[in-house]
Amino acid sequence: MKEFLTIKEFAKLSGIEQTTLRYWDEIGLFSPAKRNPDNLYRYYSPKQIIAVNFITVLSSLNIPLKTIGAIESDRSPEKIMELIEQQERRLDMEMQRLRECYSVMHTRLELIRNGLRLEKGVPAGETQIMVTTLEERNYLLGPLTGFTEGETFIEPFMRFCRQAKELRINLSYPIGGFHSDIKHFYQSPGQPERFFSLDPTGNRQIEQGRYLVGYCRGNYGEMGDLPLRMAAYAEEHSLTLKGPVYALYLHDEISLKDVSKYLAKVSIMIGN
Amino acid sequence: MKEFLTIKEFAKLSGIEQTTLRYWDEIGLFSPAKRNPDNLYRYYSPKQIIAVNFITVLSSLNIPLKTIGAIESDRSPEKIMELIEQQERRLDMEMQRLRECYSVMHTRLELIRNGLRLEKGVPAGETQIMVTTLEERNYLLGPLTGFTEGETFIEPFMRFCRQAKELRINLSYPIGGFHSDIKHFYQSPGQPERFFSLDPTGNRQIEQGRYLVGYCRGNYGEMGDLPLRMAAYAEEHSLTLKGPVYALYLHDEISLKDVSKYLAKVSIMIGN
DNA sequence: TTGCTCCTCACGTCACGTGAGGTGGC
DNA sequence: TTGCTCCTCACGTCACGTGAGGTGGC
Repeated sequence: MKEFLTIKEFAKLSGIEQTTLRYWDEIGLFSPAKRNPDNLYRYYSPKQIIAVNFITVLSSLNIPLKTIGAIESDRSPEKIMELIEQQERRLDMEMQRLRECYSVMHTRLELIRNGLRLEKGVPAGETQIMVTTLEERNYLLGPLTGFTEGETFIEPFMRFCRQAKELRINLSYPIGGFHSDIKHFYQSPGQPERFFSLDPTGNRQIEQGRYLVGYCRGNYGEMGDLPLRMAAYAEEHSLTLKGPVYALYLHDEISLKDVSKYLAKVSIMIGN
Repeated sequence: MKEFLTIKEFAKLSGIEQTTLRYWDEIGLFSPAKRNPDNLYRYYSPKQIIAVNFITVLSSLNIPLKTIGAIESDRSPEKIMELIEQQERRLDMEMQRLRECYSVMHTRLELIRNGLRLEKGVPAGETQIMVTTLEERNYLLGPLTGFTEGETFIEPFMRFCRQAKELRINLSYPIGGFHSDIKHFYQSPGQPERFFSLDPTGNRQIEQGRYLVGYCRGNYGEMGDLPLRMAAYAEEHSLTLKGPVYALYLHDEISLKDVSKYLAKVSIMIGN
């Protein structure tokens, strides 16, 4: 075993890239045991593998090199413990964030897939109506939209977005329109009383059960004759409808550029 | 509601920082609806909140802006589905990595705390011996170290580090020395037959049970008179020792700068 | 002499944040 | 006139990776 190794040799033994070793040297985190003053060649001692280990272990825990460098010269079990515990708390938050990403992805994927399954049944401008069973599903209900005469959906939606931050509503989940009963939906289908977020950690539930479900294409709030046709369908099949109306967009600006092709799904529970 | 908003107004309504809006404009991801050709002021339309939503939702899933920009002009449910599914796989890997970080942190913290509890009992150069119960614990066993005459621990350790990558051993876990029986430990306490990693997903186990445990301070492989004193203790208390010997460092280069103060813990099971 | 190793800049990455210095609108 | 808003550079962040261009050792 040689007393000194070139950067190439030390890189191979330690598994650290030459560029990384040079960078660590540059920022003063870890320098070679010796340097040739003439050509500035770096020479490392095999023992330095221990110092490298200190850096790589902490760095693998996502601790910034600056912090590692700061604690290096006077480490102690107590300080390292505190550092790791602090890092653990950061990690907890990061994990929480990733789990929420995951949840958003699943919710979005489910709606998009649902929409693709119906795709051919709902050409642009057309509607489709059916009776189906919906599973239980959580959501978060927002405040009253306060739609006023002549407002397009944009203004109430922006109000909702601003309030969402204070209410801790994650806007990455699909946002739907909520009508407290079917009369309100029939009267102003494009102007829900509230918005809701399809957040699976929400405190409210869409009950499991049989629902009258209508699909239609169009921009937000453009339901066309869907309410009329749903009413007709219900009458024809002698369906009693109860509870709130949920209007969700399976395909929205996330999956489509053309606003006129957004795919809405309106659900109302069927009474006994 | 105005037809056009200044950047300040739009930033407030959308919740996106002005600097971010300028950056998105600069990289061609999202530009204002209109610009004043004289002073280059940016003017946004309230409707653009929908385009912003497309970006923030995907960006919140850690999808790079470049990718978002590339898919923007011809989104489709199928493409977005594929993008999200791909992102989901990346997320899975990231979560796996974070879970491993977590596991490394816990293992490290446990050893450091164990060491701190004994601190005062083991001054530099001294040893301490006791009988205690150890919990079951998993580990990964490495290949034979192949210590040769006159080698310090450094060379075999470096061989182990290099092999670790191929063997998929995570070197961030604490690494210990393994002797297949007590005779080997008595003969060459500083030269274990193998190294092991205290990886909780490892396929081997330190059995739960009563152990003779010795602590001492010093650099890797410097056990001093610990083997002799452990042998004497065992004889004095009529203890039968069996199975492999595990030498772990509770305080090592991670928590101490001074190599002569590393704190070793040697454990051997007590037979019936 | 030739090929290999080593060196030092300098620039790129990613999504902005932070001034500096200057202009336009009420 | 004054304060506010908007603009465009330019530089910093973090931990390197990637050349370019030049030198030293066998």
